[in-house]
Amino acid sequence: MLRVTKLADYAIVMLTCFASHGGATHNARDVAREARLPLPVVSKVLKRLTREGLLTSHRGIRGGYGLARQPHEITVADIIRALEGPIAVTECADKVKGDCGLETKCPVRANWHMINQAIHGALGKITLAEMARPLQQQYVNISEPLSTGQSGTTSAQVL
Amino acid sequence: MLRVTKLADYAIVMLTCFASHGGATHNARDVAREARLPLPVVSKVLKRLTREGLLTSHRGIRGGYGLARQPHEITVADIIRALEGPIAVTECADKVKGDCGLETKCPVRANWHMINQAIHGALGKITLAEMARPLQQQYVNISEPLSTGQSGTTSAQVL
DNA sequence: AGCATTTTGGACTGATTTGGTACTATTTTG
DNA sequence: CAAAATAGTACCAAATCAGTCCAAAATGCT
Repeated sequence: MLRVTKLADYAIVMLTCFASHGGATHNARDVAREARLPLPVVSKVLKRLTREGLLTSHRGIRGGYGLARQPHEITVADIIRALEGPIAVTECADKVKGDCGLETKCPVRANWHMINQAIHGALGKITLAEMARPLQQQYVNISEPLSTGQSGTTSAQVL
Repeated sequence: MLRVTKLADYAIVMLTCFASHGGATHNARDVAREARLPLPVVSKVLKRLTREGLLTSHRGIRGGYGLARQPHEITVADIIRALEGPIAVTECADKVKGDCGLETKCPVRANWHMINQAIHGALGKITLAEMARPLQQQYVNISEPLSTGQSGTTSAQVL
């Protein structure tokens, strides 16, 4: 669990196709074929990504979709947020005003908020450009925050 | 989105109660009163936590629940996993054998797996002991891994 | 032995979310 | 004007989630 929805998953696969093709425009049918996903689903996701500003669209007989920004300017967090709304691990993590009955004295809430920020930060650091080229693995540095070295890069703990 | 279920949220609140009371045993009714949650829900969560090995239980008239391990030996990842199963951001992130039709040539899969590990690592680093004492905020250091300072502690980006 | 209390396990239900499809409009090109 | 493509929305089936309830087993106490 702690799942991302399938639609967000599809979105990342689809956007990866765009990124690996140098930002050319594709129509929904081509994307569906390349991503091997049913056309209605692809169409739905593309529409939503466009409305959220990650893609640009052109209608008409030669229309299609294209990336609105450079691949390295689109993060995984952007994509998830576009399809699922704000990233909030718990219900009270994104609310300013807590109304869970435990509001002020709930010691867990502040911690949740921080965990949420941590995850959000991790997802916001991975760009589409990095997702497009496989097995590029030096962009996340979450593990061992206070124990071992902090040499800045290339310390991602994979597997 | 990217939500944790309410049950897991409750579980953390409830376990925090145990931790802040020095590991004494409480029965379901007392936990419900302290956590201000309905008794059936509390009971359900306690049962599951026991079955997953995070709590020990004693039946009978003086029975109740107690932490199976020390608070600093129980992580948030443990708790989430107990209530929701393995932490997997996407469906293919925890499978060894992918059957999504894109298996081998899917470049996104490996990256998802790494993202998953990153989140898992973050949640596995926060213990119940740290959740119990509020606003202790130097245990996560996810943000700014390669940009600004990395002084080891107290660089968690809160808010 | 018997009783009150507590956990255990499962089933069950209503609500919400998700995945996916369909249909109708609107825009653009030729 | 016709064809092709996107835009928007509505819709439905399936899955998941939240919460409740009940009967059974275990335990301690008198």
